Amino acid sequence: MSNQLLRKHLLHTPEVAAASVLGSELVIPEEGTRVLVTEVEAYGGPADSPWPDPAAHCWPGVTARNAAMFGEAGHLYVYRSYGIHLCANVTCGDCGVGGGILIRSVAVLDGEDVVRARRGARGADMPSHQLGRGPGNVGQAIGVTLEDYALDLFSEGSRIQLRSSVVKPAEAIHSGPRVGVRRASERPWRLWLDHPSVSAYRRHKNASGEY
DNA sequence: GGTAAGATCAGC
DNA sequence: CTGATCTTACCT
Repeated sequence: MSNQLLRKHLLHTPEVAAASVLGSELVIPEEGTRVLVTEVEAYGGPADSPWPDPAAHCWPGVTARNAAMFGEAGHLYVYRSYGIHLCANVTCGDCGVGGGILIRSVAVLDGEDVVRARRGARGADMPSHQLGRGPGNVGQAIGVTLEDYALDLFSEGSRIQLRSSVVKPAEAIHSGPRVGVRRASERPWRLWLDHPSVSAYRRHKNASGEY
């Protein structure tokens, strides 16, 4: 798959977009780091959007926090989770249409020493496949900050870039309910590859399948 | 202007 | 299972 096709897929449904981001690579040229996206979750937009999704940050409509998700597809939406972690999404959908793909897990391909150093003392004796396991850990692994908010992942000048990767057999894609979401908890919008870096499924304690 | 819940992780 | 820690949305 080419970068051009990847960008095109980001304008289709959140599921198609998520399937395309899965298996692509995040690259930080200035560091020489490169990671493979092994787990993602698709998130849609508000009630009046083409893909209504009560579990999405877009659901309430445009706010200062989620503005990037309503902008051009292929940009980085960064948000603080539980007051502690920074998580990264690839925006999808046409301008004005909310949507994003949450990067839940990555496998480090290049620059593992840089990633380990960033993960601090814990990173030193951590198995490689755990360096980017779970959305909060992905944020730490790639060293994302709020300064990176809304950056264009397809611009050669961006600190962080998204690139399509090698062949990805369709049968290697698994899917199931999203982790830790209460609303629309039955929707199978979590996609992952068969790889040890993928996080464990945890159901929300008050999960409800409504909507 | 106050508050409850949340797309989480690590340590008991 | 729980604490850490903070932003957002939705009340009053």
